Amino acid sequence: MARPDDTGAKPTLNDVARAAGVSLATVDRVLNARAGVRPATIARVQNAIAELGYVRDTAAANLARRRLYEMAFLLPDTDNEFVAALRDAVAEQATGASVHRTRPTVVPVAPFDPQALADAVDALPASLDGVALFGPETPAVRDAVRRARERGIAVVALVSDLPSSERDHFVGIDNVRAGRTAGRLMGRFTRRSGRVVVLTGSRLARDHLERRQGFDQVMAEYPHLEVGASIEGRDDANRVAAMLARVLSEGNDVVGVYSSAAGNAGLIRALRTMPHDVTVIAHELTPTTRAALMDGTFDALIVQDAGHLVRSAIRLLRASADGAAFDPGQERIRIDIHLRENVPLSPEDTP
Amino acid sequence: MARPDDTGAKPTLNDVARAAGVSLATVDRVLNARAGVRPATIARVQNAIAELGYVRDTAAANLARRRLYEMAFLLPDTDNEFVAALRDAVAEQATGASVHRTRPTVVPVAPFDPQALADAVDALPASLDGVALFGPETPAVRDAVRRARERGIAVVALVSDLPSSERDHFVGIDNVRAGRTAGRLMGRFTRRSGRVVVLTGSRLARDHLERRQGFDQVMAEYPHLEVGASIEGRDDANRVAAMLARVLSEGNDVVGVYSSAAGNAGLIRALRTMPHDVTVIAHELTPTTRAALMDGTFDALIVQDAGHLVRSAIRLLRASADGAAFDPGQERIRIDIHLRENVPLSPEDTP
DNA sequence: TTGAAAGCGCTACCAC
DNA sequence: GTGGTAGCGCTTTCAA
Repeated sequence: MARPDDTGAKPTLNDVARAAGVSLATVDRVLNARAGVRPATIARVQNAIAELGYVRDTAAANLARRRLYEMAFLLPDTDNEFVAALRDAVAEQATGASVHRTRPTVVPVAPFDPQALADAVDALPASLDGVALFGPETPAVRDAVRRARERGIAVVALVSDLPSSERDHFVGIDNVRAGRTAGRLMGRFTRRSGRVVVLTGSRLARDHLERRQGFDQVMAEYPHLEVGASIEGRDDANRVAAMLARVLSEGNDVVGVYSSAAGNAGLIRALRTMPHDVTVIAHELTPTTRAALMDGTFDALIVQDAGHLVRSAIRLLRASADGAAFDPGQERIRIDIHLRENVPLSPEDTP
Repeated sequence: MARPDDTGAKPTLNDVARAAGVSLATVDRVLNARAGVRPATIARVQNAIAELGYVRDTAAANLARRRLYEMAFLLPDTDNEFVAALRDAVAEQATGASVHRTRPTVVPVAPFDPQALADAVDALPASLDGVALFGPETPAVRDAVRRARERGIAVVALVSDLPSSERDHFVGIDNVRAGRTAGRLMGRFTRRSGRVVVLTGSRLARDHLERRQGFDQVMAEYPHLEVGASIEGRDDANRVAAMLARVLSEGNDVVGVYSSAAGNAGLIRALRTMPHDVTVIAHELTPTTRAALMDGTFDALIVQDAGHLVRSAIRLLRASADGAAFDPGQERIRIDIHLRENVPLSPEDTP
């Protein structure tokens, strides 16, 4: 739909005011949906806006308003390295807050505790522009999300979706596809037949379940590989090491390990005691997984870039707060595959 | 280094003027390095700027200046699908030019013709803020780049670096590592021993040479695979199909094909006549390669995201024009590996 | 060589 | 309900 005035100078609020035969102040009122304007006037102004193809200059508006976008990242309070990478990415974006007029802060929330998450959401000040949530969805969380949005706070789900909540966006990967990707690499990388061990964090976490599901879909195409029940490591390195040692000692036929969660330090420890021909696929790029990839302990990493996640969340929260559009192509989080050959050289997490 | 006034309101030009005991206009003069200010005054102002930790509000400056960033993308005038994806990405960014105050345009340049590229650079109007170049580096190009920068035009090299030119940035991937990545996938995906065929575009293109070099480094680790001389397809599907048909007919021992350039349509045609157990690794995500990946003709794609390349080039050109900082983590172009399982679902190039 | 003042496009306050 | 008007932080005439 070509506007009649694509010809050059884009229309300003002044143009709209003139066209509608009202004052600047009135145009501003209808533009910002403020009360106290007669319906007839509203219509006149909206007509003019449509006619002229007016689009508001956010930079000028933010300048006049001295606007500062305040947003909170509710992240589980664990020592999980991936979460640490998210925290670092938030901190990095907070630097130069004045430049972007955006101040993101991290709010730690008790991990694996939906009620704590819901409470944290309710405790958010209404002055906040947006919030990014990383946690499991329960009815309590869903209701808290609804209340937050009613208070005018934009909400995005981070890493793990809240599908039945009315969040504005989901920022993260499709975990079924991530699991499928891991499965494909496992199927093509392994040469011998035998057992494949799957490590998960918690059977309750939606993202872990989805990864397992996708992994199994693809593994079904490789009859030479037999996948056992998930080992629930709870992201705890010691627990992972102990449970895995037991499984590995049960026989010499383990040819692959799919580590779909955290706790990789324990996995690495257990593998040191093994003959080295086990194909290992893990998730996320952290100092631990990166070192394991580089020294050949791990064969591939399935990664969602923490910096990208955080930047995308911020852009989407800002767009939601402004009621503005966004670039879907830019906000699509990719499922990255990292081999030793293509892992980023100096990532944020190894300074 | 913590500034004394991290405490809240960031200093404005007015604060600087007051601190230096001069007028706003004078501060503006030294800030923008305009002539006609006494050295002593300059020093006073710069002191005040440093003291206060002043950082200019680009948004306000652009508003006052009614600034529009104009930038050109000099792209080879071919029907290469990857270049088409770049063109599309530029067009997409041009939409909403008024919102970003940035208008990128594509300037087609005769392909494989360094002199044409150099001439195109020289023909750029000095009013331009920046230019992104995709092409081979020769002395003529290098000199043209220098002249452009002397005329105040920021320059980034796109996809293929211009290492000995004084370009402001390189936006693209490390092609040696990209080749290594392809090599690793080839080595781990193939099961039988035999020959591996390498398809290249031109032996002159720096990026293709580097890919081949990286590929060979890794292939040396796989003694069961024997790599022959590159087939120079010149990105021409018919030529590729013909040359490849000849090679494939020479024996039944071809187990892999590494297509390091364009012309994949020809490769696909040639493969249709073959028994299907050839591992194929190609570059870039286009409608052709995507279809081949999805139907199993190709096994993996090594990709640099066109949207990311273009957005990054624009951000860097804008930063160079403003003399502003940028986020290195955001501008690092990743070497993406796409399998059928993790290829983006609805990319820009298949609408 | 320096300063005063009028804007850029928009918001917000205060009158009428 | 509606309109004037003084800014937001910066740039840019035009005078002095």
